[in-house]
Amino acid sequence: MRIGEAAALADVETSAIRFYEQSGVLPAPERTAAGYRDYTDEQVDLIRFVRRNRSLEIPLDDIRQMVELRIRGEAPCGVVRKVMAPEAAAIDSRIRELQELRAELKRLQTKAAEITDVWPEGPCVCHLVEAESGSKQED
Amino acid sequence: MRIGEAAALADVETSAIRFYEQSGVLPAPERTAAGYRDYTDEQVDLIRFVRRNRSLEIPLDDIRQMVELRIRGEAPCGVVRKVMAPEAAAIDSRIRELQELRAELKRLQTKAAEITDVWPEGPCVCHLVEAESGSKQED
DNA sequence: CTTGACCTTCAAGTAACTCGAAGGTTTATG
DNA sequence: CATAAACCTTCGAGTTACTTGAAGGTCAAG
Repeated sequence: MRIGEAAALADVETSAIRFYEQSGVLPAPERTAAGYRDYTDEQVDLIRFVRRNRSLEIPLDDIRQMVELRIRGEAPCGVVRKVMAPEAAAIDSRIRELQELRAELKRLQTKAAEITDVWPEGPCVCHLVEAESGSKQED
Repeated sequence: MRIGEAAALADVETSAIRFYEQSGVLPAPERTAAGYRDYTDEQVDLIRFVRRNRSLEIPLDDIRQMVELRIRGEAPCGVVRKVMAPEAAAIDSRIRELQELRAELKRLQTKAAEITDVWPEGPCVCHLVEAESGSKQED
């Protein structure tokens, strides 16, 4: 199949696929007589594999190593363990971070709603952010 | 105070402060005789304001507008509301995304632990990712 | 008076893509 | 068969939010 279909199946943009290939994360596929990239189902799986890892915010450099090993059929345990553990920790802390942000946002929204309630045209959300930003030295 | 202290207080890197100034998000501070940037406490608050907004993943372009209004003391309600509402939605969906990722990661880690349990030197985490990536057409 | 920590500017690099230009191919339709 | 729309190609540049490095100025301590 051509790149458009592959992209649709793997849920990435065609430009991203070309970028992955160009940066050595994905192997170059066969080409049709006309020079179009021609992907097999397996290769679509590989693209999906990359996309899935990316959605875990694993850097392309790490994914490249995993893809290489996966293609060679070698046991990637070592690399994957080395790569996976720190990534896991990183993602966990990232999530904790974002959860705090969500809590903060919730507070902001609540306050904003209250204020909008009291002064429909009145003093604004910006003061909330200022308050948040100014008052939390111990952040 | 000089940029180093300001950066420490606002919990950002000095290079980021210079970058914010250069890209028009922060106003240029006074300079000492020697040409060093000289920040007041208020300006540190402003830096903290920016950092705080950034930590909510609000783009600098939006922050710039809020900062401008904040400095002029104008009622930023319109802008802030326009900026805040979509940002809030974006952050919410980003968090939902990441929570899914966390769930996925948890599953991966659990499986990885199980496998490592059974074969301490054995087949690896990579197959998990492959399994995850290959089996979820309906993702 | 020199060492080291801090500051300056400017240019270039980074990640992970996206976008646009200029052009070739394939497919559907009249 | 013509031709227009939709798809593909490469290449280079742009994006965001910074960081890093080079080359050099300044200031406090020993």
